[in-house]
Amino acid sequence: MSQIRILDTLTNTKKELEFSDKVRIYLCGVTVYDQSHIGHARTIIIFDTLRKFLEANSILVEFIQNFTDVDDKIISRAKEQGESANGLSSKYIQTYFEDSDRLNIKRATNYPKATEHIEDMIDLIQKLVDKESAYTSKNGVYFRVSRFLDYGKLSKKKTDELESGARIQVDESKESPLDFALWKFSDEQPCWESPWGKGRPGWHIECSAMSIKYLGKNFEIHGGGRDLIFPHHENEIAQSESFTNEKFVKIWMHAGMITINGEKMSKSVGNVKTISHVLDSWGPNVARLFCVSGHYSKPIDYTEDLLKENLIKLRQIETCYYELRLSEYTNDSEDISELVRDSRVKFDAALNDDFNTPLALSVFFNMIKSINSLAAEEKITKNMSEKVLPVLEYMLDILGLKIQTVSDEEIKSVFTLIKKRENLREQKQFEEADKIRDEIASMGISLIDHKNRTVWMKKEIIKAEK
RNA sequence: GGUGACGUGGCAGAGCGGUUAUGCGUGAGCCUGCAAAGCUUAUCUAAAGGGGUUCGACUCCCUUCGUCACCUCCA
Repeated sequence: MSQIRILDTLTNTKKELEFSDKVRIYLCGVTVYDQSHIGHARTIIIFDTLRKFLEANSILVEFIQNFTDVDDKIISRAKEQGESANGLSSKYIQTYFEDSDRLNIKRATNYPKATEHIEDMIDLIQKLVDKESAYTSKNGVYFRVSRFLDYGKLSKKKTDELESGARIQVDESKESPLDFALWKFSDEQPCWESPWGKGRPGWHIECSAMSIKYLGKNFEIHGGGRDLIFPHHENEIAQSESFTNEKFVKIWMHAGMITINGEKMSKSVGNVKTISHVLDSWGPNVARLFCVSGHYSKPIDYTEDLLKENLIKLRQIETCYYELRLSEYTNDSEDISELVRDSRVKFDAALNDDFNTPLALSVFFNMIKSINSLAAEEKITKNMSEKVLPVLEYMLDILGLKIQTVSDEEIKSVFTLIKKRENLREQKQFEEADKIRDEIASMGISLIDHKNRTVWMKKEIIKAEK
């Protein structure tokens, strides 16, 4: 496999993905105080697709995604609902997995939770205190930003500008408004004992602690949404590099936001489309196609029209797949080896070059078009399908698309029914024939009448389609 | 105000210093008993405005305008 290059936010250049035995990826997960939305889904889908691409090319991947299950939002939401913080976060972790499974996301190697790594965080904070990179105030333990000279290198911010433009209400107990909490004192549950007093961890420290624990001091890819660049990832760098005295990660990869009417989708704006909502109306395949239809680093606008467009594409894929699967002819009229080889090469090349999914998709759909065009002329042979299917399945697998499958039993009964219908059609008993077509349709199967032969396919049922 | 990204045909969206991106949409047609799906073909001959560099720029440089994100929690 040739070189993979990815745009690194830190250096703002495309960097070659270098690794020894495996590629280690840490993805900042969600704060579990509510249902996840399609914006979360896009980020996860991007990294899941990247992972599938690497694995399909025999590269080992260790994929870690955390859950932030201790946080002020969780606590206040739990209070509102008269529930424990733990109860609330467990509930949303569960719905997260339900969404993720429906989206055909491969489970991460590990999903560490903040609450299960308090000790690791305390150790890390202690080291930072020892090194004078952190200090205790009356409210908690804070990171001393002035001790980390590279602060701002990821988000391209200068500390003096940050300070002057600070919108944060000033906490007089902090040495500098830029200093951020590593540990917040609190007696309220959930809280933990620490050398400095009872409390709970700040948001940023968990990702440093858990990524270092699971992936080491210097791993290949750290990902997340663009909105995490500052302050979250900036702070992670400050903590981790102060702790290890080493460069933290090799590549920072950030996913663009999903917007609605050009405006960022977020809980605070209140224009959220939840994953389950999108899945209920459009299904996982359309959702995934939609999420990779633009370059990962750019925003995508969520519109019905775009979803619909991707539904049409899904139908083309389904047709292509079933035409290949049900091929019967044996005498090849054309050689498609070149097409198949070329498609595979270009598909990979697009993904190798900064994970250009829209370009890869155009290659993918070109191949589909060519096959469907042969299918329309009834030129698909068994031999062709043997050549195309592995490549098609390779691409489907990477894109995380799952075409509806049928059992052998279903295949048998469909064949019998189709035969019956063909006889009736020959005898021009169309009403009877249509009844059989309806019967087949009730099994979720559509027929495609070619000149000489009827092909069929099982289509995904999409609610939004009328 | 600061920082970053970006502005491509009706819409979505890539690449590239000189050759059709691609898809959707739209028009026409093919196939069909009908339908659905699919296919064929046509259509749009696009680059925010203004300068430059160049034999040649959508692609490089400058500039004006505009959009978005981040600068507080956020994927």
